[in-house]
Amino acid sequence: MEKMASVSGIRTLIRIHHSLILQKSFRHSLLQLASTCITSRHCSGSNDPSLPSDTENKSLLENLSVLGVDIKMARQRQPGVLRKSFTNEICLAQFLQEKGASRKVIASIVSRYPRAITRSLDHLEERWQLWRNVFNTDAEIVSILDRSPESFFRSSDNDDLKKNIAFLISLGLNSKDLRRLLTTAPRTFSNTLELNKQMVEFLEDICLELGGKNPEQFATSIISKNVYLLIKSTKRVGTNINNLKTSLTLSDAELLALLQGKGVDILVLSNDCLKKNIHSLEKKMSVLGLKESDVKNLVLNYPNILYIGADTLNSKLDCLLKGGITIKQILEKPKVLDYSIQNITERLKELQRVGYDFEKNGINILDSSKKRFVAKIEKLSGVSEE
DNA sequence: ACGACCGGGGTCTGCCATCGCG
DNA sequence: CGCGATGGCAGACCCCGGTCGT
Repeated sequence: MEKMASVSGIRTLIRIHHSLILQKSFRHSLLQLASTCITSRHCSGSNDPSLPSDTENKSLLENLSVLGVDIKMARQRQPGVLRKSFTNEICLAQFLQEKGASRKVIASIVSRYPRAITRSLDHLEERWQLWRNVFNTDAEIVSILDRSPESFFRSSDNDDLKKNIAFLISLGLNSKDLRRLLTTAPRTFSNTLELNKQMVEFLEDICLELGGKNPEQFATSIISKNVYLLIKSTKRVGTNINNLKTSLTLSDAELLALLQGKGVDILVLSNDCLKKNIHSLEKKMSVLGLKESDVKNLVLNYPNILYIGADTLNSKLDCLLKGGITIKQILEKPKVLDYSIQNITERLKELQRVGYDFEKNGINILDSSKKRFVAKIEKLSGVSEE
């Protein structure tokens, strides 16, 4: 608190004493900042305004280099920022440092999203506070900025962010949902309110078209089930829904049930990818001698199968079939396809070692946690060895 | 005590294209 | 024209354990 007060005090001071002398003392304290890990109290505005606008700002470059910023990367990403006369890099660095970001993290953030240094302290503080309404600690926010600086800095519109959060809450998303949304898909919060609204309305319309009775609840529920929805385009989601419907000849009711259940996950796949996966699944099933209705039932029971890339799915199926499991068993318990090829391979080997009879015991053993699986194997090998 | 059933949890950015504005 | 803001895209699963019926 006191720190913040003193910072803005110094900003005022700087505005009053905007002189050449300050340039020098600022440079000095910036170097000090680097060596003593930020004790400086200066907010910038200290770069030479008389520079021609088509060349890079030398004093800015020096500041950035002292902060450990990868200038080459910054230049490649947002060259215009390096030509600006007035920037806020010291202010930003200090701000982030106070929030617990390390020097390395700060440098990485600015390197990857240079425009961050154009935000004012007031703006930063307000935006941070808005994010803090969703998170419990500064550390969580720092870790997201480190992961995805763009999500925090790309938009300069705090009012829109405020309205956006209010909008998400108004949908009935609880604080846990919001946290998951912001943690996993931080870009949701730098979307414009308008864009998020569009997606929500789009989902509600889909629900109504399919004969659903509660569009609001539908939208909220599938958004909370798949936090990536809001960072995808309505075009992508819509095309996927249409492709599912036509290629599997689903009725409205079937499609609605699919979307409300496990089917949400596949909506965010790229259009080509989903198309490819559907096609490849159909082909593989036909090679294995199955009917179209089998494919449809398989997808309805286990939509995630379409999330698995064509090559992976084919080798996974082959791996199971080679391991002595029938396609009929797989159709009955498709969840075994959830597990990695490596996992499946290892388990098949273990099961073969203890002489596990899939025909007698089924294949559910493959769909269990590692702990349970190991316990089971131990029991089985204990029995067979004694 | 056991296993089938079922739902939930982690995870996801960095780049490019376009538009409007000064 | 150059820049800031913003939309959109590619990539392409895996694993765990509570609970309930037997």
